[in-house]
Amino acid sequence: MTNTCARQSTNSSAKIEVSRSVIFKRGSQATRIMAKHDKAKRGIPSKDDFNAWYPAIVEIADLVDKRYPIKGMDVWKPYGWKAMTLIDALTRAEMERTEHEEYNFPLLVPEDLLDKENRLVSLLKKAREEGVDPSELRMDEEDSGFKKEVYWVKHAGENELDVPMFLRPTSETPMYTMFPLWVRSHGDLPLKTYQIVNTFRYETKQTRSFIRVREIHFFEAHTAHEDQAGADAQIAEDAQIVQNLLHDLCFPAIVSKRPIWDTFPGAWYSTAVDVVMPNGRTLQVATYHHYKDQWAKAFDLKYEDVNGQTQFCHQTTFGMSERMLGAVVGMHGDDAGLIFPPKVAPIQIVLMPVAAHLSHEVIPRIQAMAQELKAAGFRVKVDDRDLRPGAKHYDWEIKGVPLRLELGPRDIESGKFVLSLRTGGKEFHESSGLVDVISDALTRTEEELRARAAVHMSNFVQPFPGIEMSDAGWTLKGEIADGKVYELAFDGNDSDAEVLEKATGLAFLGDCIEPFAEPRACAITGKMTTRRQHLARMY
RNA sequence: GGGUCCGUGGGUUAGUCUGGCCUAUGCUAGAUGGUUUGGGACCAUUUGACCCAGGUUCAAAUCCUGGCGGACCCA
Repeated sequence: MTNTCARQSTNSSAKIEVSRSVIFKRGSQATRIMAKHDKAKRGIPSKDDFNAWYPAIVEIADLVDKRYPIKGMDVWKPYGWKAMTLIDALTRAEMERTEHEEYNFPLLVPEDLLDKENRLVSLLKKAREEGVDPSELRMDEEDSGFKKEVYWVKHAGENELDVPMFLRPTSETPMYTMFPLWVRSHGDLPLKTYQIVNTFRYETKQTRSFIRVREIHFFEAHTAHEDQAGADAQIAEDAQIVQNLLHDLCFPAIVSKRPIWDTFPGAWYSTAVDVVMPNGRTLQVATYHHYKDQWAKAFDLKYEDVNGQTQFCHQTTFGMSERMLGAVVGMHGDDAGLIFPPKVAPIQIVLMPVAAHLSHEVIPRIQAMAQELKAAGFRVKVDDRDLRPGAKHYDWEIKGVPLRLELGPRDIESGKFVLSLRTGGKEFHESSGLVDVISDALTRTEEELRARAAVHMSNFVQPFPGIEMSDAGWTLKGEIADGKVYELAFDGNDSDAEVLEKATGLAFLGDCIEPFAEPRACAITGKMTTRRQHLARMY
């Protein structure tokens, strides 16, 4: 054993194991609750203890193997990778629909290409410091960019490289080095590119599968347009793409324009999509940035317009990652394991022959049903392992397969089959209507997941209790509960925001794209505003 | 950056404080054979571990030093 994952994932869960067995011996009330499904859970902690449940479930469900001896670099197992590629397929379909083209850029970036980017960032920072009221600036602003968290390649074999190279943490630099070579006239625009590649960031904080990793499975779209209006339209298109994906993944999200201090370096503004995880922390699963012509100026990305004038392009980027899968896991899973939304379920229906030794018809019949479903386009697996049916049920529950179909001698006689839904319920259906029944059951699963996610979301987002100024300074009017997201009207400046963040220990997500219908009083200034904002603990 | 704690078969766990009775425990998973199959069956046989390198000692999983890896807390 190589001491990593096992340890990583178990240190916390080990404690739980211990406490559980203690409870067990005492025969307390907890025993009765836990004993019932004790074996079923195969050591899965309750989802109420999300920080233990999540790392356990991603391994037990066979999405990843965390034992690779580098922190933050998990091995994707086939089941997890399949789920990821299905999410990617949804993304690719959206890219096709919106006429983006897929590229594949090199992993290594020579250090000197970074100069342009650094100059841009420091320029923007300076401009901001000069153009903004100093009271609105934060004192603790750190150096932006990824400088501190890139992996370097400094040797080739025995020799030190003249120009060191780094592993892309994102691909602005390599891509925008090439874009000026490709864009010469307005006829070359808009340039709509994307790639799905691995990127690297040397995370020093605690890593978590899919949520914070060092090798990131990254989707990034980069576009260049003739003018700001073109880029504006692209941002709107990105927003719609995200909504389409969220619909397929069956959960809602909070979409916010990030505060200035949380804007991507070099961006005019950044919009982020945050999902509320079961512990109340928000997980940023997508961002899109409007660069205006700021990056174009840094990289000299110009074109000749219809009048023969040279113009700078306006650019946007749009990024997502395996965090989307992390959100699927966190959002839909329960105490019995994962629940995959049908659109990205690696297996949508498991077919289980029952008591096949009693009837020679069972296996051929179930194979025929599998063929029928496959032909109809479903992702299907026949589980003919020599296990008792119960064991199979529990197995596929943990893995989150939406539907389980059983067929035994009794069913063959009656012309029916048994269908178990992962979201709950066991049904009998006529074999004749197989494809329609399955299709309908998958749709019902999606609807159920969306309904659950909506409830989940409304439970987590609470009104902000308010804050008031007194001799003792700012004090909150109510308790800030752990694991909640607070919604408030806020129209203050940067230092006002800092007051709120310090008082609550939470962070601003930014301006929600759905403002309040009626103006409300800003939590700090009292000014009437429709600006809806959220305070949350972020991942 | 500062501090605390941890590392035993594939997973989990006992043993570490107080060195010897450890030829290292239980569960789970794996293999083979038998038996069984409508929500976790059973029986038999069996594979498999003290993170690495030094040191102390008659004797090290256990104590010490260093390394590597991991967890947590504070800035």
